[in-house]
Amino acid sequence: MTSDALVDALVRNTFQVVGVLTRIGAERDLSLTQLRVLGILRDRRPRMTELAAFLGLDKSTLSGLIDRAERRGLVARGKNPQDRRVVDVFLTPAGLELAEQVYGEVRHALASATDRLNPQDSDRLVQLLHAVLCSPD
Amino acid sequence: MTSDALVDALVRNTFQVVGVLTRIGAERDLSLTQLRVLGILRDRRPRMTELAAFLGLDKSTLSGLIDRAERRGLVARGKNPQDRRVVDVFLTPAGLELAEQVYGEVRHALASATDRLNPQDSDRLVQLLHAVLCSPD
DNA sequence: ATCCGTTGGTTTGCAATACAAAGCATGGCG
DNA sequence: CGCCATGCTTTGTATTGCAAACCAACGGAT
Repeated sequence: MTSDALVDALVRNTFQVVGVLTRIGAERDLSLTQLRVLGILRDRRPRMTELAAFLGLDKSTLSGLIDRAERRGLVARGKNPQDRRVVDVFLTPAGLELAEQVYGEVRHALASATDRLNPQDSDRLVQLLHAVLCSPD
Repeated sequence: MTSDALVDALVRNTFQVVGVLTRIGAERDLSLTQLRVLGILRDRRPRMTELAAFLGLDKSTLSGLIDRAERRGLVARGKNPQDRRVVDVFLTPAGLELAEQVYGEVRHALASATDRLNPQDSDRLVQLLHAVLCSPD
C-alpha cells in the first residue's frame, strides 16, 4: 500500500518539524504549546474557549497556560463588552515582537531544508500539503 | 518568498498530524512521547542514551519515561553483556502488539486525508517530503 | 594493581503541561 | 424570580522535562 509510505513520511516529517520548533522555543523558554499560542494569536483575538478548542486542549489547561504567558507580559486578557463572562486573549506588543522573531527563526531554520527544493517542487509540495490537510475532519 | 508558504504549510501540517497522534494516543493513555517511543522500538533495541538522543530528550527524562512504560508492561530493560553499565530497551510482546495496533489506527486516521490524493500525487508527495527531511541537520 | 577521569543511568528537586471535577459568576430562558 | 446553561478559574493529581547530584562500571595511566 503506497499510503503507508505516505503516512510514514508525514509522521517522520512531523517529528522533525516538532524537533525544530521545540529547539527554537527552548532558546526563548517557550514550550511547543506556548509557541503555538503565539502563532495563533498573531492574527486572531479569540476567547479562551475558542483558543482551547483550536489547540485541542481543556479549558482548565488554557487558564494556566495563559496565566504564565500573561505573567511574562506576552499576552493579555481582555473583557468582552457583549458578554461579561468571556475573556478575550491577545498578544501584547512584546508578545507580537517575540512571535515575529521566533517565527522568523523557524523560517530560517527550516530554510536549510526547504531550500533543497527548486521553486517548482516547492510550489508542488505546498499544493499537495494543502490537499492533504485541507479538511480538519 | 515562496518558501514562507512552504514553511507555513509544513508547520500547519505538523500540528495537524500531532493532533491526530495525540488523540489516538490519548485513547490508550499514551502521550505523544510514549507513542514515539513505541514507534522507534518497533525496529530497534537501543540503549537508554541512544534513545534519549533519538528523541532529543535528556537521559533523566528517559528514565522516568521508561519506568512508567515498564510498569505498564510495554517495554523492558535488558542488560548489555559487553558493558554492564548500559541498559538496552526493547518492546515486550504486549508493547509490540499495542504499537502495531496504534500505528494501524494512525494509518487509518490519516487515510481519510491521504486518500484525497491519487497514487501519482501520493508518490510525488512522499518523494518531496523525503527530499525535505533527508538531512536532520 | 590501583588511581582517576570518563561514560551510562538513576535519583531528586523543581517547573510546566494536561486533565477532571468542583466552584463561581454571568447570561438567558420560562 | 428560579433555574439551567455557559465561560472561565481553581484545585488536585499524573506526566513530562531539565539540571544537578549521585553511583557504578569502564579504561587508560602510572
